[in-house]
Parts: sequence; structure tokens; C-alpha cells
Amino acid sequence: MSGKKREIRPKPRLPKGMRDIDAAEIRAVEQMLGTIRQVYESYGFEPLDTPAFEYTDTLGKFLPDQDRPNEGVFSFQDEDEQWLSLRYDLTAPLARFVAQNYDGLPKPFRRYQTGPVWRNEKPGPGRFRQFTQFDADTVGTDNVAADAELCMLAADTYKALGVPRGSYTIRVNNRKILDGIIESAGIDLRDANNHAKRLTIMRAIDKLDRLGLGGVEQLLGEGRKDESGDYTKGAGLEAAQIAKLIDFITAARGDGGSGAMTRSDVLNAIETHLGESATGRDGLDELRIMDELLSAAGIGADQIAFEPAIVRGLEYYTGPVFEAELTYSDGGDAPSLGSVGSGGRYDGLVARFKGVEVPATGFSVGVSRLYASLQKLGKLNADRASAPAIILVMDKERTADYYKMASTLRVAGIRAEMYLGTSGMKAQMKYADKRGAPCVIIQGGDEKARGEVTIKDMILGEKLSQEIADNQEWREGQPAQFSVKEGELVEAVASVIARHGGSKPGADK
RNA sequence: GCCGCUGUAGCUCAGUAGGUUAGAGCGCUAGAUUGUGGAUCUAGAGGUCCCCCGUUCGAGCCGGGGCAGCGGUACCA
Repeated sequence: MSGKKREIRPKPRLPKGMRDIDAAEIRAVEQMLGTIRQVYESYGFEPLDTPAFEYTDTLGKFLPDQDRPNEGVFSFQDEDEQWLSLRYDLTAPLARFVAQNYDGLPKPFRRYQTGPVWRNEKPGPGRFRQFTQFDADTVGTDNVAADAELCMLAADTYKALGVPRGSYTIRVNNRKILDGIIESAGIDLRDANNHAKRLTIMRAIDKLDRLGLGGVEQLLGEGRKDESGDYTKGAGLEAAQIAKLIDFITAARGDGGSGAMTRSDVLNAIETHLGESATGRDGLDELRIMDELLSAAGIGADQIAFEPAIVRGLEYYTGPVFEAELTYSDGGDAPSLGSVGSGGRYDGLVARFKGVEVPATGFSVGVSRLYASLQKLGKLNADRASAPAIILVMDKERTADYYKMASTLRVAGIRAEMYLGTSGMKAQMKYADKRGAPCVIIQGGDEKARGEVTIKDMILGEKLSQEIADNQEWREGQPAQFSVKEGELVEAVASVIARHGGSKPGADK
């Protein structure tokens, strides 16, 4: 006790909301990214990359140095004291890029982009402070066909990723319709005093999925107290106004019933509630055109549906908004897994820089969230790339020979590695086991004398071990291994890998 | 941000009205087995008992204050 000095050691730990990503996930995600890229490319979008951080004012955030430092974003100062922020999405940097290079770009400008984004928020289940998005945007046209196309692109993307029809839904709404219905409830949106009220109303509607109609109703009125006792102040609407809004939300909902409404059913329901609001009419007309285009493409409401309670980002979207989610297909009352993609029309973003309106619309796949959901649903094809064959080092003097074997296998296109540790054979076997190696290659003095190598099939061996209780038998029986001439090494290893790698798909579920 | 719950080994947790060197299972390392992953047995490594202050002869346990994690809620481009 006396001589024990207290060394201060750093505790190995991850920053809040961050995570490490293992080999299996990297492989799976890279495959997903490749698939998404293919779909986006097929629609004619071109790739673009922009840096991880931008000047803070570019991203549209207030300077984070005063009363609310780093609110929502991660920020730091350059040596010239200018504030920089890590990007929190891929859209704001796109707006900067377009504004900066406007004259030279083809209009409409269509680009796709993927990469990590960061948000300085409280992490939760399925919510991290770094995650990957994959965006496609069409900038420079107010044609609703661009919005319809992005919805189709989204559907095609989930399909290509192996999400079967019926297991995803893209729900579409239009911000103009929301504004219209608020106006028709007697709230004048031209009155600046009603600005905050409008936001509160939309936030309330946005919570329909989570809180249900009752919760929305409370939030439109006085407010709501949650189960932890926390209280959220409501919009303070009058009973008649609340009834009107609730009525509107309900009208176009299938009530979770079996008979899904068609898109035009929903539009008709909306229309009867909309009254004379010009903004609302605009929004309705836009959705009608989208419906025509989608229907002409043979896409029904089971894939792309209209849903008047979809809201999305508040000060951001100006027209159609979309949200994609995965759903269990096995019926039951299993909860939704949350949004795995979203987008919409944002006609004001580029104007921040240029003064002129540059209409734009985009869709973003939440890659990290989607991966997690597919994982949870067991929809990720688990055919991991085969682990390397391991060449055991039986005699350290012959390291060069072993290395040559590894090299021979690699030339033949087989992943192979010579054991690089310094432990004995038992430890090497454990190593190979932990690595998931399909086989190990053994050449000790005996094999060398005969000009042979021994191949041990680790996967078969594991299977056989379950039937052997006696260690003596297990060790001496040397199950699942065989010897071949040195010249037949490649062929023998390839056959073992083929035996397992090319096995029946779906059999191991 | 607000409300609630929880902090003891890598993980899951015990810990006796406050009392010597703080435990178990799993995991890890190694031996039993001169060249073989599993099983079994054995041994070993690994801990500022979240932190600080206080009460006490004495605190993992009691009191106060922090911090962190989890859950709910708010915000979410």
C-alpha cells in the first residue's frame, strides 16, 4: 500500500454519442452505400463532396460564442477568430456550393453526396452525434416533377437495398397545406404575432405518431404533462380551432384500419377541410400533380402515401415534404422503427446567399439509422466476406517459408495471413478461431519431411467438436484436417473455402 | 434544458444496524496436453468501491455537494 503511487491514467472511453464501427458493419454499410450510389447514378445525379466543416454563418447558425455556445452544432474558432462548425447536414453545404458556383452549373443542378454529419444534441437510443447521410438534390427548378422523382428514387433505393415492398412507406405532405389548414382555422399567418403559434401547432401535429391524437390535442390546447411529470406548454387554441385541426388530421388517416386510402382519397379529404386558403390550394395542386406522376409510374399508396400529419424541419421546408420509414410486415402491434430517410422542397436556402430565389428539393437517406433498422429486422444479408486463412508458425526459423505460403495464396486471390504473434500453437489455434478463419495451414517438421502441408477446416472442426466430450479424443483424433503435397496448397485451401463460402444461402438463419 | 432512476473487476451483479488484506459468475491470460480451437480441472492477472467535502477511532455502506450513465420530455436543420 505504501509504495503505490497514484498514476493518473486516461480512461479509455468514447465521447458521448460517438461509436466505434466494427468490420462487419463497415462491410455491410459499404455495400449499402454502393447500392444507393447505383440508384442515384441511374437517375442521373452526379457526385459532389464538400468539407466536413464550414464557416458557421454558411451553415446558417448564429455565432456560438454568446449565451448559447455550440447550440446544436459543434463549433470552434480558426486562428483568425472566425467561427467554424462541423456540418449538421449535407444540404446547407450544397446551398453554399450552388451559390458560389452558380453561373457555371447546369440548371437544374443535380448532385448526390454522402458522408458523416455531426449534431451537438443529447444522444438517445438510435440517435448519435455522428451519423451518415446519403443525399440527392435537384437545385434550380420549382417543377413538382422533381419532388415526385425524389419520392420514386427513395422507393427504388429501399427496394434495391432489399427492403421488400410493404416493409417501407414514404409518406408525403405539403407545407403549404399545413399553412392552409392553419389559416382556415382562423389564424392569420401574415400577422407576425402568430409566427410562434404556427410553429407550436406544427410541432404538435408532428408528434402524432408518438403521442397519438390525445397528445396532439393537449398540445394544441393548454399543454401536456408527460409521465416524468414534465410539462409542455401548448399552443393555446380555442376548442373549435383544435377540433378543426384534429378533424383534418383524422380525416385523411386510415385510423390504422385495413383499407388503406388511395392518394386521391386523401387529397379529397384534405380539400373539404381546406376552405379558401390560397396557399393551401397551391399545396393541394402540387400534390395532385405528384399523384398523377406517381400513379403513371405504377406506384400505389402502399409505397408512397399522402399523410397530412407529416411536418419535418420547421424553418426550412417550403413545399412538399417526405419521410420514409420501415414497417414490420408481420402484422402485430410492433412499433415503427423510426424515420430512415427524409426530404422535401426548400426554396429559400440558396437565396440566403444570392438574394434570388433558387428553388430546390432533395431527399436524404439516413444510412446509419437504416443500417440499424435493417440489422434489427434481420434483413441484412449476413454473408460476411470470408476471413483469411491463417498460416501457423510451427518453427520460427522457417518464417520466410510460411510467409511464402501466404504470398502464394494471395496471388491466387485467397485472403491469407501468417500468424504474426509469438505464442505457441495452442494460442495460434485460438487466434484463428477468434478471427473466424475458415482454415489454418500447418507445416511442422513432420509435414516438411514429407513435402506436405496440413489443412485444418476450422468450421467443420467446430461442428465435430460438439460430438466429442473427451479431450484426449478431441486432440488425438485431429478432426477435420488433411494433408496434401506442398504444390496442392492453393487448391486444397480453395476447396475448403468453397465448401463453406459457397454454401446454400439462407440456410443459416 | 426539465423530471425520474442508477453509479462496486472488461461484462452482469453480491456486499451482512458503518469493522482487519472488497467478493461471485462470465470473460481474459496460462498450465494440465514436446504440434491442435471446443469441454473439464487448476492457477494467475485485473478495482482511485464515480469524484470532493463532512460525520466517525474507523465509510463501499451514513450526510451534503458535484459529475457521469440510463429512461422520459423539450429541441431537432
